[in-house]
Amino acid sequence: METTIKDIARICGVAVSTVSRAINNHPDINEETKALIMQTVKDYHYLPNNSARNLKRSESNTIAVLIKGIGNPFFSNILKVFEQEIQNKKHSFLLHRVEEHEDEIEVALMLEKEKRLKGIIFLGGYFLHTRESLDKLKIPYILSTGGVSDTNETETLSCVSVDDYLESYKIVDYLCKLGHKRIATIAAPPMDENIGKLRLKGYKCALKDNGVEPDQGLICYNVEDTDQIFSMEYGYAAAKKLLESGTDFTALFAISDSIAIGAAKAIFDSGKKIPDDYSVAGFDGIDYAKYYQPSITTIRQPIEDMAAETIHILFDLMDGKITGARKTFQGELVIGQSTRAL
Amino acid sequence: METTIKDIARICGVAVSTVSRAINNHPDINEETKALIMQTVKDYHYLPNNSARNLKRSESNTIAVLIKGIGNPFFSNILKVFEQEIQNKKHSFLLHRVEEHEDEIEVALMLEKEKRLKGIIFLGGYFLHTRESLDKLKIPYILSTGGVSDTNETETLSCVSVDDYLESYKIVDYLCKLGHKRIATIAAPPMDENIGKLRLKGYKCALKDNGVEPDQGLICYNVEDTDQIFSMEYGYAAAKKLLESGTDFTALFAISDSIAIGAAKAIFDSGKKIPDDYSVAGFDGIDYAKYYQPSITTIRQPIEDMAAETIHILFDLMDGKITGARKTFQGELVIGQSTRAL
DNA sequence: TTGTACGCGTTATCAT
DNA sequence: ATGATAACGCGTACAA
Repeated sequence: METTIKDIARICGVAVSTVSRAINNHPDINEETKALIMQTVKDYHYLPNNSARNLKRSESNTIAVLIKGIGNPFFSNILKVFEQEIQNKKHSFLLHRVEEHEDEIEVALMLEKEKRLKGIIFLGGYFLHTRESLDKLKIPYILSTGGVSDTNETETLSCVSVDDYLESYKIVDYLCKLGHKRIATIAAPPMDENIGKLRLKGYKCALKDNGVEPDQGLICYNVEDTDQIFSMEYGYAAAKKLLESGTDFTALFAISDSIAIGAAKAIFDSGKKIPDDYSVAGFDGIDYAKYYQPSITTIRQPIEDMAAETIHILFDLMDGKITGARKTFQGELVIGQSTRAL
Repeated sequence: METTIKDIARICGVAVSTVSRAINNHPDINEETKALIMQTVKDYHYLPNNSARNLKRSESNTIAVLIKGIGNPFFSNILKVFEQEIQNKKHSFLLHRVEEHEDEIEVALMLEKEKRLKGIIFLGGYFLHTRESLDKLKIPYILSTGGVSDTNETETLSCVSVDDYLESYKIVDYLCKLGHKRIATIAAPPMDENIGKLRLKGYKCALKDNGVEPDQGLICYNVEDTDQIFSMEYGYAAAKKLLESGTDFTALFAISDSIAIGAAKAIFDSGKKIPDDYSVAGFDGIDYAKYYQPSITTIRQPIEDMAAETIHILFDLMDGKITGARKTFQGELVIGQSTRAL
């Protein structure tokens, strides 16, 4: 049998309410009795039952992270920070994977009811939801590192991210300035209405602004295996197809580092060199891009800062200090060895 | 206000106990009333309150994963499987990071009490605990992919892993058979009494069996930044030091793929080539090793199978079907482009 | 300052 | 087959 609040009360010769007051830092309690109680709590290794607390409070102190694409290594560092920060704030951290085809709002609603969540963080996914759908969520939530498309430009939607369009523009513009005209891209499938779309838009605009008309033949994507977007496998397959098509190009912009690495491998396997034959650029700034040979030119997202800010905003939301916040971080163009001037 | 079991009872004109029976698949209940209730449950989107359930049952259906070294990409795929399997079995998944310096058993005991866990999975860490310490844990637990050192050869300790010693031996033996005599290794710091030690032992034995006496000067490790073992950074720093020391070697065995990739980058940065100047081998079989240029020769751990088996055993433990199980998987020597015959 | 008593939502026991 | 009710551990309004 586990120690309960009653045991502590009995041992100390006080009422349960007094023990409750002690462990919850209530003001009106005698310092001496409180000290006695706390000592007893320590001695007996007493820990309040979380379920009972949650039941009584009719809300838990659990924060759930709903993640689409858990395999993405870009997320693992983010999760690390989330977990750390949430733990620091004495809250519980619940990780829940959302299937690619599932509706994250539906899943969130389920969890909210079932677990009496205090807050939700959405990670990954497309997040195209109507205001009506979003309003069903009664608890604070925030969208982390998910590009928000124009369709849900609602003011109360909180999110933290880089400007996917702008950063994408930045790196493609860099490729253009290096003298590249035939720049291919490995993009997300057309059904992607979110990050993939924004990064593709940045690519197109950068080309236009540099006097190059986007060529549909240079925009690559796979239609199969769409649950593995942002993977090396995806990049490998797309690049291989591109190379075999014989299409002429001198540079390649992949919408993620993992895709870039997969594409690079395909290029090597075809007997070509980087950056001699093709320049390759990615997006995200994961460690593997830095240690790749050659290191991959990319846009580094300040994920630690972004994750910390996400938590910060979420707690402000939960504390009722704010009703919504949107924070955009600046990405950093990291020039690696995978790109060269023509 | 959320819908409760009372609401459903009132709406259906039955008692709460009947509703409870319906939603918990109890046998003695009329099919018609059950159908009516289940329909109402659906209509009102009713979900039982988890806290109340856990309180009543005095145990939750939560399985916690305690992980040391959450940044390790090798773990992210494992977590994915864990999360998936646990979700399939209608249980909750709680991820808890353990600091490098923390005692995982202490943390587990805390969580067990606080969350009334049903089971625990330990991932990473060294896991050198006495029987006495382990016996404090009253709930089923299992050690996943953690090499178990000789010190806790207790029969009831469940674990799933590859034989770190044997697999390590296997790949170093392969290097020897390629004709390498001067084989360096990037190992864990000496305080590591677990996986790092076992893999080092395999390295030494393989050398001896091939007529090569292990040379202390070829065993590299860092003493700073020990919370970043198994990282590319760790490998880069160690390899750099080795190269700058001028020590002669022709092959390098890193005890993880990430370390190998970091080391490879250091070799490239020093102007040398792989495998022309140095052969490089890793351990784990992560995707990044496969897509690296050159692809890294490694030991692939069948992590999906291992993770699935971990869950399987854990559920058997929880169901009382078994009292302990140890399963060792076979690793696969994956020959990449990073090694060559002398 | 401290104690008493109720209720949070659920499951299980005992009647009926 | 169904209903009434106690109990799970805790927090709190109210009383003392």
